[in-house]
Amino acid sequence: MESNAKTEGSAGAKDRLIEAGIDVFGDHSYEAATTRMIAKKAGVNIAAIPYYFNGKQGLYLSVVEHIVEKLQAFVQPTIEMVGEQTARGDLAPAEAILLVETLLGKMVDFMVGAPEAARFAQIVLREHLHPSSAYEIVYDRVMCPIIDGIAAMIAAATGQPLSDTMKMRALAFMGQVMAFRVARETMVRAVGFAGYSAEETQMIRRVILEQTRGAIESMFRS
Amino acid sequence: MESNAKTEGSAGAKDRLIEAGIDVFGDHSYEAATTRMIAKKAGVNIAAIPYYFNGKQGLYLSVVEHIVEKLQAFVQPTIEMVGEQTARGDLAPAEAILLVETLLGKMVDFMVGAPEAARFAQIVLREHLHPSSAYEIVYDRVMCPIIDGIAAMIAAATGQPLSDTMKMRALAFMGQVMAFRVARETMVRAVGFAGYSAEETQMIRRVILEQTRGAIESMFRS
DNA sequence: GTCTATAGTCGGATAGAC
DNA sequence: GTCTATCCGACTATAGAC
Repeated sequence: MESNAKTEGSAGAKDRLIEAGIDVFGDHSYEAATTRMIAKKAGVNIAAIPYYFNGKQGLYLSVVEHIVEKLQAFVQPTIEMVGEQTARGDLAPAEAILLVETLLGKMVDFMVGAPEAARFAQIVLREHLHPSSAYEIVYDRVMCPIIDGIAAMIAAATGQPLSDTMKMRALAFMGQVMAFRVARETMVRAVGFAGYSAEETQMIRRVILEQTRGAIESMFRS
Repeated sequence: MESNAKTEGSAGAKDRLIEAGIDVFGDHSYEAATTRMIAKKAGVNIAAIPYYFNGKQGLYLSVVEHIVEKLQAFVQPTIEMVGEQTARGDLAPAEAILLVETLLGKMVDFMVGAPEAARFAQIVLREHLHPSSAYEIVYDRVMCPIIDGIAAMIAAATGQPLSDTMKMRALAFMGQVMAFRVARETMVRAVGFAGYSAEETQMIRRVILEQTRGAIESMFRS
């Protein structure tokens, strides 16, 4: 909107600050991150932060919003597909299980496989452990839709009603994915992973989907 | 050892600093926590931190060691039982599944149910996301024994060899527990939990153990 | 719009009295 | 062992030149 691209190397001071913010707020906490670090990494003057974002906190909020938009864009199509299938009501268990696997598979691809994963995950996970005012955005636009989507699919797959228990099951399934993000260093040491290459991501994906399928299937066998 | 209990209110400045350190390093990050906050919460002079612990970092290391000792004391008996059963080699699948459930159940009790859980978990989880020199202690004395223990039990339960895949499965199972710690705020919003009462902990425990059992059983059905 | 300079606060650590 | 006083560096934010 208010772009100018005045000199040459400038690709937008605002955007550069947000990109740098993702890294610095991720590597340190909100409190420990300094505007100096961010400005330096962005190649921008410190005074640009109060100027564009009304200070450190404004920048942080913009960073979280930016991340949430990316995450939402990534899962939105699948969530919508799930919503449509659920609305129709004639969802066979086998299809429902496949949809759960699609959704969890996407989560694995993103949280473990995507190169941006580490950068985004640090901030999102911290926002879970220490909710700030930005947590609202994360919950409403990412966590809630995913949990509800998975819970609805589990309900459809097992023929049981959509209850709080289903949401708990959904969170537990998501926890399997989260573990590999949180405990990356543990995986590196325990099984000698180099840091989640394409093959390693594929192995993780297979393990998680197998276990999830087993868990769901056992629910309607009993 | 060098105790004196000089005046009256003093229950050991060192211990008070470690207790306060658990809270303050947990609520903020290592970087964002300040020695002033910790000293104030401990009711001790700031100068006591360099005096007893050689500065902020020394105190942090002592805090992590303290936490690891508590965690280790909590899981050690079960880990040893698992080790003995595995060594004997004549472990029936059903028994192995029960041992996995015992171990995971203990993790739920501690990470979700125990009052100290939140305090400890913040620091341990952060040490996973941002390994510092203290991570070594956490891995060697807590993570590695638990993962190896669960992996050995899954192997015994399914009759498959103990491989890296088994360790990945173990981590995924642990992730289910972790999810409820990390995403506590999400659970509060999504299913209206108040904050993990005894009944809520029990529900979580049931969901996780059911799903884990289902996942393991599906492994030797195929 | 982008910079320098600086104000005002707070960080960890130390010196030295008691 | 415990305190006060203090050093020195780093923090965010602002004022004002360009």
